Parts: sequence; C-alpha cells; structure tokens
Amino acid sequence: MIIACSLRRVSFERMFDWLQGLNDRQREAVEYDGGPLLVVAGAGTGKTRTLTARVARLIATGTAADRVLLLTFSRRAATEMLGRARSLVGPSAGRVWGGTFHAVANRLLREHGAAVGVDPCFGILDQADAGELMDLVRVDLGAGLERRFPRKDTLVAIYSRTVNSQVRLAQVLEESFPWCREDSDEIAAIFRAYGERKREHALLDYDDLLLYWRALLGTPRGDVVRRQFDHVLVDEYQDTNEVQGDILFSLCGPAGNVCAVGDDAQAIYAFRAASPKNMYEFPVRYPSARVVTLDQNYRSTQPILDAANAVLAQSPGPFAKRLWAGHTGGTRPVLATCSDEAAQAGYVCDSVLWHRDQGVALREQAVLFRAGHHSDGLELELARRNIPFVKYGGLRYLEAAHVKDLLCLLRVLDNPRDEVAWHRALCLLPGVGPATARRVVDDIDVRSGEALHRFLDAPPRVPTAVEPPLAELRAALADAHGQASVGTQVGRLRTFCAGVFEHRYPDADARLGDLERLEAVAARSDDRARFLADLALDPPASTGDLAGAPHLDDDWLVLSTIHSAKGCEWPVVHVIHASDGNIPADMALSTPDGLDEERRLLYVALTRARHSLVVSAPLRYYHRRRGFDDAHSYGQLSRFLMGEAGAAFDPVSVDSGDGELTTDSALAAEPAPDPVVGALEALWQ
DNA sequence: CGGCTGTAACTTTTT
DNA sequence: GTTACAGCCG
Repeated sequence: MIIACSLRRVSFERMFDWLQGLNDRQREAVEYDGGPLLVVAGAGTGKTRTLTARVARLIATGTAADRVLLLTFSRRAATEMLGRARSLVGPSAGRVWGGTFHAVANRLLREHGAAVGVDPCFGILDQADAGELMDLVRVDLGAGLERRFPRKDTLVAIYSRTVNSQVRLAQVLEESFPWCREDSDEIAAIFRAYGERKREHALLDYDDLLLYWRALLGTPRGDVVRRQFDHVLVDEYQDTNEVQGDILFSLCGPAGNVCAVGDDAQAIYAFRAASPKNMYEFPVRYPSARVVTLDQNYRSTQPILDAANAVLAQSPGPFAKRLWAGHTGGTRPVLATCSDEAAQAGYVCDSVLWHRDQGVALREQAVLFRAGHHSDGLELELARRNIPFVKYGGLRYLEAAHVKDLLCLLRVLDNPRDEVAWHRALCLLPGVGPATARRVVDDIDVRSGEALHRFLDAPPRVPTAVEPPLAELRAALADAHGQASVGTQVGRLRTFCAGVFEHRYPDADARLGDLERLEAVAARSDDRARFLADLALDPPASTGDLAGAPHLDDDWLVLSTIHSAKGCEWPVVHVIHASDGNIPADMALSTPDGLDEERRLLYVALTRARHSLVVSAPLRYYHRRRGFDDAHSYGQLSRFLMGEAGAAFDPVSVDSGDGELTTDSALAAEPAPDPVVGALEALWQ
C-alpha cells in the first residue's frame, strides 16, 4: 500500500514537472492521447514549450524515447526542444529521433535506401550542385541554346516546385514561371535527363530525400520504418508541402499518434511549395482529429500584438485568431520613416545603442529584413561604429566558391561516383575547363564505383600542359584517401587548394583562412559521410558559426532574414526596409497569394518582439535592379503599414542630415522598457 | 580546346 | 557586385 502510494506520488510529481506553468489549452495538447492532434498555435503562444512538454510526457509515461520522432524546421529547433525535454525527464530524451524532414530522410535512406534502389553511399546535392548538374545535362542535350532560355537556378526552382507540389510541369510553368512557357518541352527533357543522371551517379538532391522517403514507405520495407515509431510530432506544419504531408500520413495512418503544430498565419514558404493546405485538411485526412487552439500570447506586450493583429486582419486565414497578451502595459511600437538608407542605418544604430544603455544587451536585440542584402548598408554602419554583429540567413559560407572547391574534393573521396564533384574538382586545375573535365570524367567512368581507383592508378590522358597539376591533384587525393580522420583529410586537401588558389583568386589568403576554419569544424567529426551530410542538410546558419565567431563572453547584435528568424524571439526587434517593393517584395506582387505571403512575413517579423518594436522604412533606397545612372529610387512605406495598422505605431521621421536630433528625441519619448525589473520579478515570487 | 577580356543582363526567402 | 557569354589569342 505504501509502495503503491509512493509510486503514485513519484509519477504525480513528474507529471507536475511537465505540466508546470501550462495553461489549460496547452495542458490539453500535452496530455491528449486519443490519436491525431492538430495544435493551432499563434505566434508566441508557447508552442515550443507545449511540444517539449508533450515529448517529455510521452517519455515519462513509458514511451521509449527512440520510438518518438520529432520533425522540426531546423536541427537547432530540435536540439533545443530535446535539451529542454531532457531537463524534464532525464538523458533518455536525447534518444528521440529529431531533425528536419530532410535530415531524417537522410538517416533512414542510409539504412533502408536499398529498398527503393538508393545506394546507401549516396551523395547529397545542394541547390548549387543541382544547378551544376542541370547545366551539365543541358549542354549534353544541346538544349537551351537560344538567348532566352531559363538559367540553371531557375531550372532548379521550377524542378523543385514541380516535384514538391506534385503539379504537372506545364501547369507550374503557366502559374509560376509564365515566361518559360515556350520552353516546356526542352525543360521536360532536361528534367528527365537530370533524374537519370542522378540515378547513375548515386546522387540525391533535397527533393529526392523526401521523394525516396515517401517511396520507401510504400514498399514492404516501409513497414519496418512505420513500426519504428509510436509517436510522430511535427512543428511548423503550415510550412510543409504535399510530399511531407504524404510522408506524415503514410507514417502514422488515419488514426495514428500524430501531433502537428502550426500557425497558418505564419506560412512563409510557399516559394518552395509549402502550403497551409496540409493544416486545413488535417481534420479531413485524420477524421478523428482533435483540434486545440492556443491564442494566449506570452511573448509580446499588447501594443506590439495590436500592431501585428492589425497587419494580419487585412487578410485573415481560415484559422483566424486574435492574439492577446496575458498582461497589460508596454510601449507602443515605433514606425520610423527615414529619408534614405543612410538615415535608417544611423537611426537603427542609435536605437540599438540606446537600448543597450537601458540595459538590453546586444544579444537581446535583433534586426530583421526581407532579403539578405537589405542589411548591407547597416552592416557598414555597424562596422564603422564598432558594434559587433552576427548575421543569420543570406549568404552562407558553404556557398562561397572556395569552400565548395574543397568540399568537392572531399566528396570525390566519399562518393567516387559523384559526377558534379569530379567535374568541379577537375576544373580547379589550371588548363582544365569544362571540355577536358568532361573527357576525364568519361575516361575514368564516373558511373562506376571504381572511378577513384582508376583515377589514382592510371593518369587519364590530358594535354601535356595539364599533366603537372593533374599529378598534384592525384597526389592530394591519394594522400587524403590514406588519412584516417576527416580533419587530416581536409587538411591535406587544403594544402592542395593553397597551390591552386594562388593563381585563381586574387584574395587567396582570406579564402584559405576560411578553409582553416572548415578544417577545424571537420576535425570535430569522426565520420566523413556524416560530416558532408551535416554540411548539406544543416549548414552553419550564421556568418559567425563557421567564421570569426565572436568569443562566448562577447556581446553581439543579431542580424537575420525574417525567414531565418522564424521561431526566435528578442526583447528588442528592429525591422528594416519596410517599404513597398521590399515588404512586400515586388517580385511577389504578381499573384494575390504572393501578396498574402508577404503580409504574413511582416507579421512573423513583428511578432518576434517581446518588449520593444521599431520598424523603419527608407523613402529613398538603392534599387539593385536599375543599372542606369542613378540606381536609387523612391519608394513609399509598405502598404501593410498604412491605415489601421499604421495607427498602431508611433510615427517618427528621420532625415540623414539632422537624423541624430530627431532620433534622440524620438527615442527619448519612448518610456524605457526595463528588463532588469522584469528579470528581478522572478526573484520576488 | 581553354583562358582571358569586355559586355550585357540579372539579383527573395531555404531544406 | 555578380554571372553568362561572345570574341580573340595561345
């Protein structure tokens, strides 16, 4: 009796752990055990916390951790949630399967790929690689020789959109790429050849990872995968596409233990064929589904929510909800109209420093923008004023030419059938261009697994002038091949690159410095295939992750695209370039859906802020699309911030000339949000 | 055939 | 600032 009682007590206390601090709705989402569950969770309503608690609850009540699958948008999100779950239920939480759809697909296909004809040693093509391969087959086919043929990046975009939305090519072209309509036949031919080429060379692109996972689930072997998991949880469900929706359904069945969390108001990935349709149709696909809505916001002050709600109200979705804060107070957001970009940059720097003086560290502040290059002007000003920052999104280190150069060499060792890697590696040699590279690739028969040995054992026939550099490449690959660790392999290849870069890049030294950092990252990995897959599927998200990361005890400002800021929050948020043409981006204006997505994007940006929100728009800005005498153009404030939404902000105007005065007075007018008082509050409870 | 130079046209967001 | 290509030279 006593024993039973104490057992009961233990489990009750544990229960209390993961229920602590949850509201009724969140608690319902955590405890529901009747099959399919859709959680409609507005911005800042404790979605992550709920999902974490649910994982913890599953494990605490007896589900084996490795039988739980947690699909998130980034690996960072998965790691964070599992870390928090671990603190609730202990180390076993670390055995939960977590990551992006792509990362999990990679893992499953390495193990079960054979069932769908995938070589377990497959290489992964990132977007740029896919473009290269697309170009290779285009040239082989002799297609697209006319002047107006879509570029390789466009081809990849069309391809990806077609397979992910599962819509016929002709229709995709008609709807999303009308200027390529005429080329439909040639494009189709290129896509066919592209698919065949990938198969021949054991290569999968991002889309293939999903497609083969879905295909795998349709084979007898799929049952093994299905039986592997008792519970599947999906975060950011509004940003999944048709294929991902199918995978989930195939994994769980119509009455399985599936828990999807999402917010249709934050759907911002239509450009890669994601659609909140999966969310809207959840109750159809899973007829017994329970739907729980979370709309109490714990993140932002009411004035910030008022602004965000007003923007969203211009076009509400089917799961319309109005966020409300649990408490009152807070200052109204500021809308700064700046005369030009320089004024904006100056104003944002002033504001950031002002907030820091008020006690908000730089890391508690973020600057958000629509496109990677929108922060260019600001970055200069930050550097001028010695304000440290780290930028997320936008250009990635892996996309830098020299990093790809080295990785291609490593890829050749890992998957000797990787034609794209061979081609790029060979083109590194002075005197070798596409034609010679192509001949060598044919010579060593890159379609067979013996290509590397053939290349090392017998030098391919090349023009005499190319023989010495070719010998160097062979020596480098042979040496690296013999190295035991990934770090030393990269080290050897880096030495080779040093020789090549001298007469290839004018800034060879800086580029070699990057490779040193890459080597340091590689040294932390003990498995080459995993190292390469990690880099392709979960690349370092910020400029700081791989390069020049400030010291841990340093303080830095966060700069991020709005897309990369998803799921994050900061006490102080600046949103820059909120002018028409930027948000909404004029590229998106061709369709009404595009416009709605831009609106949601702004909504996501605004709802990242906890205490302070400053939105700014330059009225005169550098317009990259104009190459004439003056690349500047005059814009106006984003249409989303006109009318009622605009009324939720305090207006300020900033001139470049006397910007500081205006800025100071405007900021002085804003009562200080005091984070110290807030932080101490916890002590008084 | 490949590398170099000049010219012209294009630049969203991410796995 | 970038990329893609035509034209020219080795």
